[in-house]
Amino acid sequence: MNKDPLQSCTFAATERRIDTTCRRFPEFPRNPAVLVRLIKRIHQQVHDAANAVLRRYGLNHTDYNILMMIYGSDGAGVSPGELALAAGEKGANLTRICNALHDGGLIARAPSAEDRRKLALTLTAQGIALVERLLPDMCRLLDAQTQGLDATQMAQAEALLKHLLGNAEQIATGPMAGDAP
Amino acid sequence: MNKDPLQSCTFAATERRIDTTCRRFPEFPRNPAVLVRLIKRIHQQVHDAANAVLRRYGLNHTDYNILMMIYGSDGAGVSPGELALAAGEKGANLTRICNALHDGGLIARAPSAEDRRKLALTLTAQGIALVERLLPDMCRLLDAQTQGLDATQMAQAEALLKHLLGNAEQIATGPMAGDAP
DNA sequence: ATTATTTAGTTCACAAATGAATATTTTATT
DNA sequence: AATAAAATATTCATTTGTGAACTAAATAAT
Repeated sequence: MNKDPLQSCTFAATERRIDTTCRRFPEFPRNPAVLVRLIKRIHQQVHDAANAVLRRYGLNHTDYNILMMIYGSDGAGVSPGELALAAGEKGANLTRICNALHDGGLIARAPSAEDRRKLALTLTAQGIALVERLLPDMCRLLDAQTQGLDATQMAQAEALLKHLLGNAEQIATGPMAGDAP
Repeated sequence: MNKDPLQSCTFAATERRIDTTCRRFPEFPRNPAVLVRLIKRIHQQVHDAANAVLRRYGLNHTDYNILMMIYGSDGAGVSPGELALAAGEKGANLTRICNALHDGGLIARAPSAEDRRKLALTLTAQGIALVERLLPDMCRLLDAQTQGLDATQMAQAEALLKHLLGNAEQIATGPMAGDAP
């Protein structure tokens, strides 16, 4: 019956550990560390919850993300590369997932007309039907996950997270990205 | 030379797909979906960047998280269960990771005195040395990942993310958590 | 006390994800 | 036009992560 999710979460212990770390190693940046750990924890919980829901439909969260990316692309189909980028998966993993979705009759692969290196992935009728059958459940889940945030907070969160993503992508292509002898 | 990380990110395509989805399936909640996908993308990028840095030290991001949890716990040691919760990993995975860290001479395991079911994990001298050797690099990374956010924004982000985590944890223990016949 | 229930950790079989190497096609360079 | 470079997707070996079944210890219930 805890009505205040702000206080009920299990993050306090982690926060204490970060504070202790700051005392042992003063340069350790508390706030960035807190944000990164929050992101990780939320991601894990969201992933688990989605898996629990989607299992009923024979899918997992990754499958769902891929299907939804295709569902959200008008007509012409999406290439594995675009999907990998959009879904935050590596190419090799995408091949595996798409193999499974294809074997399950949910997606179709066609070689792309303009660029024969690319594939155009589309949903089959069966794929569309499955997506629209599970979407009500997933909508409920998404709403529950963001319950208690008003429009302003939602917009704030979106802006802040986009900033973080921008930073992260800059790092990935920037000077910190490996390669010191 | 893109000075505005807000606009340089590759998220626009995903956002367009979400909008398309909303047109095809009007109940689909745009803002929650955006937030969840942002979280996933950020997590993935953060994870990759950390892995790139930590590889030089023979570790990966998960190992690092575990070591840091122990590093941040005053003295008495942490149990695998606490770590699993704090690090967002499942128990089975923790056993494997701790085996590796133990084999590498970085952590020590001792049966807990009060409760003989529990283990108390501590860092060895070697583990502490490694942590303090890699921390400067990781501090730089954390700062880069949150660059451009002032204290207010950082606090806002923290509050909003804690809210989301609270929601997610409530779902995990709540009515949506599986088990319909 | 004795028996159940819960909690902590591990094991094991399997699923999911990754890095590195490869084949093929496109684009740039000469 | 011929060749070099970059991009797309796949394969394969390995690492990383998970659910379910299991053991042992603590706690609750009878």
